[in-house]
Parts: sequence; structure tokens; C-alpha cells
Amino acid sequence: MEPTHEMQIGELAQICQTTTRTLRYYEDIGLIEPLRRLDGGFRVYGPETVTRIRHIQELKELLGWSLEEVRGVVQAEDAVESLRSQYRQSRTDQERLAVVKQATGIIEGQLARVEERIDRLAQMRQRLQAKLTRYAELEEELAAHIRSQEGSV
Amino acid sequence: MEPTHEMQIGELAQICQTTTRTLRYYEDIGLIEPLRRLDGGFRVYGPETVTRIRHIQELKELLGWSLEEVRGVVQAEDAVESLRSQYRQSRTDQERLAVVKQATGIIEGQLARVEERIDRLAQMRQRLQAKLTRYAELEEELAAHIRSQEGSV
DNA sequence: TCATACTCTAACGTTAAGGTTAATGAACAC
DNA sequence: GTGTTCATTAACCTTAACGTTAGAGTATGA
Repeated sequence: MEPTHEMQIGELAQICQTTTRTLRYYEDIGLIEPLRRLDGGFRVYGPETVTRIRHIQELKELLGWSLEEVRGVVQAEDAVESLRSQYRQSRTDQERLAVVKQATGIIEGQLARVEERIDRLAQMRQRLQAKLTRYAELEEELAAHIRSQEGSV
Repeated sequence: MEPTHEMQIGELAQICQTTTRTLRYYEDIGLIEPLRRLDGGFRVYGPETVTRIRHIQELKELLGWSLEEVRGVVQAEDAVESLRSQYRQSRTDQERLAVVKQATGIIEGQLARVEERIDRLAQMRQRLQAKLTRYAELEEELAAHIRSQEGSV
């Protein structure tokens, strides 16, 4: 499930538990891009796209973000990563600093939302556990009642 | 924000941060129901509907469930609650036991999903914190670089 | 070289979850 | 009794996130 080779869209879809349609859609809205194309026009992806798509799926599923919101996040992250890999861009250090600060803000916002969700889910867990306890008691009462009746029939 | 009185649809919507359209829609698909109607046909709700709607909103937002899935959950819960309030139904104890067991299963499923989400979110938090650390280092490097240049201009 | 499996673009269809508008009635304030 | 505000149903509209189909090209093993 953690490939190291290049692949085409079908395999990528399979690995990420999704469909080719979805991947092309993600490309349309600017979420992913193939490394390159074969002569026939076939998309070629690297293994890092798997990581990227899983990241997108987590943001969607765990945080409930729309693809529009997800794009904002991954684009900011991309901007920072491009600082590392392509340091020699026509940018001043002030501009680089601004990129990092913006991304930091986004990550902090993400972190806050993650923590808020964890809190709310923990509360939910408490309520569910309490409810399970009550149901278990109810079940025991009923079972006892049934046993007492069986004896008298 | 925690009312004790009966209310009409507009107030209910306001309290639950939603719209009257949404509440009528929820009624259409069997999620909620008014206590009764006024002569003019106006819906009247009790304060427990607020609790119910908040519950629905949590299931939707925190667990990412569709309203269809949510309905399954709340209906099972309703069935158990009706055991308490309307014990004298034409049911045998075996049937009552079955209702409780089914609801228990649903709650357990819910609990499992909550815990899985908490785990995944905790992992996400870890990654985000690590990323924040890296960004902070990067920011410090850039700031230091800028300071060193200022001195030489 | 042919069958089969995969890919391409383009276009139309679908579904959930409501938004919006219209035409009408009810409750209350003055 | 007449605004004004809230409610009613019904019908149509919208948006995100894909699904589906059509018609065509491509890559590969037998």
C-alpha cells in the first residue's frame, strides 16, 4: 500500500480507494497534478501523490472540509515546500518570511480545529458510554424479568 | 440558549442556528416532529426538540454522517426511549429486549466510530505540531538572515 | 493483428441538503 | 381595520462532488 514506483491513474485510484473520475476532478479544481504525461496523453504520477491524496481525504473526512477549503490548505503548504526545494526563486527573504508566516497561520488554524473536534468527540464519547451503561442496566432488568416468568410457566 | 418554554419554528431555528427551511426539511425526512399544531397550522415545539436537533447536528458535523444515517440512529434511540415512557405497549419482554439490544449495537457502533476518529485526529494533531515546529525553525532562520543583512546595508 | 484492458476528453446525469420565491393565511400592535 | 411580522404549502433552483455514458485512442500479450 506504500508504492515507490510511478503509476497511471487507475493504479493510483485503486491504492487510494477512489475512482479515476474523482482524481481527474481533483485535477480540474487544482488539488493534484500528474508528474507528466505519456505520449498518448496518459497521466503519470509519483508515489508522493498517494500521500497527497490521503492528506486531502483526511482533511475532508476528519475535519469535514470542502474541497475548496482543502485547496487553500494544500496550496499554502505547497508554497512553503517550494521554499525548501526551490530556494533560488526571485524572492526576497521578506517574501519568504511572509509565505512561512501565512502557512504557519493556516496550520495553527488547522490545529485549533483539530483540538476542538477532539474535545467535542471526547464529550460525545462520555455521553455514549453513559448511555451504554443505562442500556446495559435496562437489558439486565428485562432479562431478569424474563427469567422470573419462565419459572412460573 | 437553553429554553424551557414551547416555541414556534422561527425561534427554534434561531436557537439551533439554522433555518426554518431546514427544520421543515428535517420533518419531511422523518427526523423531527412538532408536539402539535396551532389552529392556524403553526408548528409548536418543546424544548427537547432543541436537544434533539443539536444531537443531529453533532452526528452530522462530528461524525460526517448523512441525514439518512442519522435517521437510523435517532430512530433506534427513540425506540428505546419509548420503552421507558410507554412501557405498557402491546409488546412482550422478548421484543423489548430486542429493541434494547438493537439500540445497544447501534450505540456501540457509534462509540467505535467516535474512538476511531479521536485516534486519527490525535495522529493528525501530532503531525501538525511537528510541522509547526519545523515552520518555526524555518521562520527563525529567515529572520536571522534578514537581521544579518540589515546590518550590512 | 487482433483481442483486451486501460486511458483520453466531453458532456450529461445524479444526489443530498437545503435556498429561494410565490401566493396565501394568522397573530398582534396601534 | 390596516400594517407588519411570522407562519403555511408548493414549486422550482442551486451547489458540491462526483457517476455515467459515448466515442475515440493506446498499450500489451497471444
